Amino acid sequence: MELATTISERAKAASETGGDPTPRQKAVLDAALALIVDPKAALTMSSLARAASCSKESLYKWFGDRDGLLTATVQWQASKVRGMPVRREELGRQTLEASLERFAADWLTVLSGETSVALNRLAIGEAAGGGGRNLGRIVLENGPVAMGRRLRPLLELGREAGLLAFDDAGEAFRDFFGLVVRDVQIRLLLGDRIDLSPSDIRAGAARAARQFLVLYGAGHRPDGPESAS
Amino acid sequence: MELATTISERAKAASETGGDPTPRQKAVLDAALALIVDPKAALTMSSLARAASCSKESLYKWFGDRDGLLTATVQWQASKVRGMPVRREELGRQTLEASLERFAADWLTVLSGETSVALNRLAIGEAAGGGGRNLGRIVLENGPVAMGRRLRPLLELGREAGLLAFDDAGEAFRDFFGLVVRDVQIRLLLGDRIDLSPSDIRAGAARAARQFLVLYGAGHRPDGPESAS
DNA sequence: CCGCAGCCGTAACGTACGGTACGGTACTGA
DNA sequence: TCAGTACCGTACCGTACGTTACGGCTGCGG
Repeated sequence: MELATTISERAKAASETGGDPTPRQKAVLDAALALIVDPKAALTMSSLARAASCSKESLYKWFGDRDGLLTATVQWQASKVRGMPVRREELGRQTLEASLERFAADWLTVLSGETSVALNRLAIGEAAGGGGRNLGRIVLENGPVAMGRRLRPLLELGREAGLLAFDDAGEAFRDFFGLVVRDVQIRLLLGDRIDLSPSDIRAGAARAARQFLVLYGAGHRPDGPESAS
Repeated sequence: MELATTISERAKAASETGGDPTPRQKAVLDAALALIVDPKAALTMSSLARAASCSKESLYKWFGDRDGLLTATVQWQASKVRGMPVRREELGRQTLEASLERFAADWLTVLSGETSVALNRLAIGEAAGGGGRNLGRIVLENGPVAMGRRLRPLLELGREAGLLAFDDAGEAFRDFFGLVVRDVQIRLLLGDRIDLSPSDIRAGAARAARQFLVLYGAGHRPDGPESAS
């Protein structure tokens, strides 16, 4: 009973933070991100308190426990990445391909950033310890799922305009995911050194968009539909 | 000086294990795999000694230190997965697609196995701590890189037979990677529950093979080459 | 039979880290 | 002036874990 009460209180504290982080708390979360990204620094409560010039007592008051801190950090980072919706310009095949390409380029840029790599590593490490962790779910929600939600309107517009042909938008998005990300993310997570210059990102995004249109473009080849028998 | 000597001795011990693991050591490594896979058990030297009914002293004698143990475990698992080369049957478009599909299905099966997920999580967690870790490199070498090496002959054969058209086999393989894996691996690593029944694997493999042939098939659409621009 | 090498089981040590407690300080409102 | 609040800095506690050390058991060559 007493234990349950404690957990409940901690959850309340954590959710309270999720509601609106104080500027001071934002600074602390930025310091936490810096520690997570730094390869030769580990994110411990003591190191964070030292780096952010705050007391551990405040950390526990604000975030409940270490898990609440990590959750708040991931959500804080996610809140900084959001935005950049697809503009609803009139859609031709050129603008559709350009939109897909820009989307893929933005995605690859975020994905290959050291912050994204570090947070994904952290969430994966947490997911290793079986219990009911939510870090992985949060990263998942703000990673692939959010990307899917943002791409879907563009796909739907393309289909309404007769430029794309697909039954399930989710399946189409997952194919786009594969064409864009390929083995880049897993290699980065495993520590492979990849340069990925801006020109590489542009080239990869253009290739992915072109391939996606080959697979899903409706008017691309007017000599007849696939008719896979 | 003394420190360097110690590290050297440990490296020697670890490499000695890499050379030929004793049957007893193989059993220990299997126990280590079981512990890694078990979500509610952590792989500590004590728990492994208890699970494998051996002394910690023996663990340190055989594997040097914890890192050597993890390395030996990953290599042991990798040695169990190898094999299954592509058969060099006469290649038609049907057999090529069937080979690609079988390859993709095998790959998805291994990839979604709990052992693969657990080992990838372990290596990613180790890669988080910056230093010169080699676990990530080993997993990378026995994962995507090994798959690429095994798929490359099939792609080359397809090209020689006039069935495939590509310049860089590596690029073609990475596209195949994306089409096969899509977001499955990252979702599994982040703890998302995915059923992935055998029929799902078959369907996904068939889809990936078909899409790959759409992108890279040479004789698939005889009404003219791509001639981009 | 003796010594010894290999191994098991367990105790012990040092350290790192999550979490808590306490004193000290600055600010606010009565 | 004084209580209250929020916070910093630090010392402290309990535990987990990597690593080492030691006692006891078995099998084998001399």
